[in-house]
Amino acid sequence: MYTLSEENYLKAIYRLSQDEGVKITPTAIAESLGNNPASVVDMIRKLTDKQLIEYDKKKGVELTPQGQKNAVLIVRRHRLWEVFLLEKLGYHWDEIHDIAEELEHINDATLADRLDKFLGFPDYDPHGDPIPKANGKMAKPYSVTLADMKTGTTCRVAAVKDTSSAFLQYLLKLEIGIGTTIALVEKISYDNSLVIRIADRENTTVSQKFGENILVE
Amino acid sequence: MYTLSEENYLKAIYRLSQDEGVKITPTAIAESLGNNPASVVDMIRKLTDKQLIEYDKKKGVELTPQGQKNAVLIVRRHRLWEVFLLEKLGYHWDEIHDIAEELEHINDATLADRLDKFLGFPDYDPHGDPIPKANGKMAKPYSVTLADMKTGTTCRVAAVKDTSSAFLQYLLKLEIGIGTTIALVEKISYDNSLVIRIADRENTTVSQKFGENILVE
DNA sequence: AAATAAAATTAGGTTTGCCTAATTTTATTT
DNA sequence: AAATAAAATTAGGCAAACCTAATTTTATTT
Repeated sequence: MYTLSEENYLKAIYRLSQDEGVKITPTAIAESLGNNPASVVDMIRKLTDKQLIEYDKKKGVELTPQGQKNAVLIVRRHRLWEVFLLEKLGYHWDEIHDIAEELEHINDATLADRLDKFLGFPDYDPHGDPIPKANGKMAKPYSVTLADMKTGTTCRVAAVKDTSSAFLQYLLKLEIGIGTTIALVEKISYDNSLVIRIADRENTTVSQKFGENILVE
Repeated sequence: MYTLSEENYLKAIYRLSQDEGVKITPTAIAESLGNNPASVVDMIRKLTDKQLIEYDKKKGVELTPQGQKNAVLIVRRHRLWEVFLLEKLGYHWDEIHDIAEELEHINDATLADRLDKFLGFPDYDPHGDPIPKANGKMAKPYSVTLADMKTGTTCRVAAVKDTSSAFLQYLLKLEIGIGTTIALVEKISYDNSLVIRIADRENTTVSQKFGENILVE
């Protein structure tokens, strides 16, 4: 259907479009993919010709319904494969992203739906991201971070924003996973570090950056 | 590790090397991949530089131990994914080849071994081809075809040589699968057509080509 | 052995998807 | 508003993997 590159651009644009109200510029896409802005301009032309995106200097890049549909399908496949790798093949959550990044491009009319069924129609992937359904609909992604919480409140880890191994391995070390209970004990006003209590164990201090990458409910 | 193209060339050369004693020429590789011989010459140079093959005008193309190892790994992945698609996702055997053709290129240090374990270490894929083990060893492929059989003898279908949907769908219609018993009733000497009895049902006549694509034991 | 046919190779070209460097456009400061 | 900085774009190039057409080498016939 589409080339690997085209699919990766669609996915990147889709991801950027999740931050509502933010204009998607060639530079932003270039950064997201680790490419040169000049290359992005090339691809914008190509995707525009194929009617997958629209580009307006004022509005930036937007997915057309066609482009949106394709991007969501790729995200669906990515997240389903992540569930498969973790639940069926026994990978840890810091190992699955890169493999799913390749699996997501395998295109077959019924593969995603069969995999979905085989996995029992999961609603969330191992990082807590909602999995788009066959009809394209999906649960609203979590948006409140640990850093947004009020001191003295308790929450449940719902998802992680950063899926890098570095971050996920750190979480593994702190024994934090999806579902873990965290109480926000104190915010250090000097640098916004967070003193937290993980699952009723002793207090731990983490950085603001850390807190901003944990989504809670 | 290697590009998609390089892997496909290795696989094609490996497949051709299964016919022992046959020289592997650029033309043969070109036919096998549906490419132009000129392109094959380009790639022979590239794979030779990478020490994956050796090319000698007299001997033709041969895989180096390195090349052999990689080719076998790709075949292993292909056949394991075929088992997965059939047994876990419920595909029919005429639908799995093309998808496995894509899945086989996904490269991860432990993926094939984990999949192997998840599937219960199968020895054969759904077409009856032996699956290379993690150490590279595998059962000897079946080699006797239905067309090789003596009139009046009975055999068990062990594998299919041709994995095209056209052939597999024909087999489905005839209700022939791996394990089906077939008796060779008569060989028509005019055109080598075969009169066979499938699983003790009424007699059927099939072509020589058909008989040569069914491996038996 | 010559003639012919087939296979292999070279030369030169195309497309995709990227790049750098230069230029133009747009946004931000002063 | 002018100056400066940043972003977008154009121009021109490169590597991979293919192609066609022409040429050379090898094999097969006569």
